[in-house]
Amino acid sequence: MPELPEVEVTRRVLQPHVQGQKLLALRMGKPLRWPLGIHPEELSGRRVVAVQRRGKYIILQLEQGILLVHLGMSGSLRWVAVPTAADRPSRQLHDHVSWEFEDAELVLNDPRRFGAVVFAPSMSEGMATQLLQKLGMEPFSPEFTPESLGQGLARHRAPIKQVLLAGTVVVGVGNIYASEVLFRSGIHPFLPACAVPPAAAERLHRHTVNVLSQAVELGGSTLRNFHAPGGEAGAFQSVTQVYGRAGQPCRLCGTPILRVQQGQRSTFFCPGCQPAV
DNA sequence: CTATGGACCTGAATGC
DNA sequence: TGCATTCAGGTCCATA
Repeated sequence: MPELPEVEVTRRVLQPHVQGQKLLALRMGKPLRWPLGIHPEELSGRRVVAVQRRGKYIILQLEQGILLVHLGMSGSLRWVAVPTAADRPSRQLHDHVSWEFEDAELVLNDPRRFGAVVFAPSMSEGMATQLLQKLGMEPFSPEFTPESLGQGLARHRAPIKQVLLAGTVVVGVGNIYASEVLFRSGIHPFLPACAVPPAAAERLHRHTVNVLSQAVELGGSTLRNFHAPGGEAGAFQSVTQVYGRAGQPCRLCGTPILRVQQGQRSTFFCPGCQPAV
């Protein structure tokens, strides 16, 4: 599920609640992606000083150390106020991690358990380094330009769709937004990344930023599991041009939208608006 | 180095 | 109704 917009929406909603709060307890249930040697008792008492994001990771910056939280395919974070100790928040199926604060609780719910929580002494130590340093450019950062995108694409012969998904050039574009961005850029998903001409790379850059921004403003996409920490669903899924629209007419040219497989993932595109090279 | 397929896990939807 | 198959927002890892 969560691609960059969903993670960013989660971060924005969470930040004012969590920042400055003292962590009283961290509870971990069923193992997630990695059975990490987090020692919850060592973290209690530390305050959260910031809530950041890198790619699809939410970063809870503690007074000492950081926690990386990844939502995997089906994860979401829930912020639950706890009025009194007696009135405990209701547990739900697939709640696997919880952070208890003074008057509220943060809960990670993740049915498929592809998500992860990782502790590291800092951004550049331990497992966090390994996970973060291989990530591509942040799409909302100044380093992401038509030129730097073009240079990144030049290193890959794989189809542009798969290169976008891989996150080694630019992060945050997942399966929904990759199809949407390519449609808006008029680029065929099978075109080798290194064969994207400069003019197309410029459109790709512009629409990557535009689509992701619009999705953040709409609260992300809710296909099934995703909700912001307060329970709000996203609305981007109702404005997709191609994703999930196989067989339906293109909103621009009327050609039926195609669905194909690329690297075990579905890709949606309009053969009329995204002609083969 | 890049590219590719399998693995991880659960639930919902579809088909016979 | 029951059971098997397919699909779903990600990304790590082993293998070419």
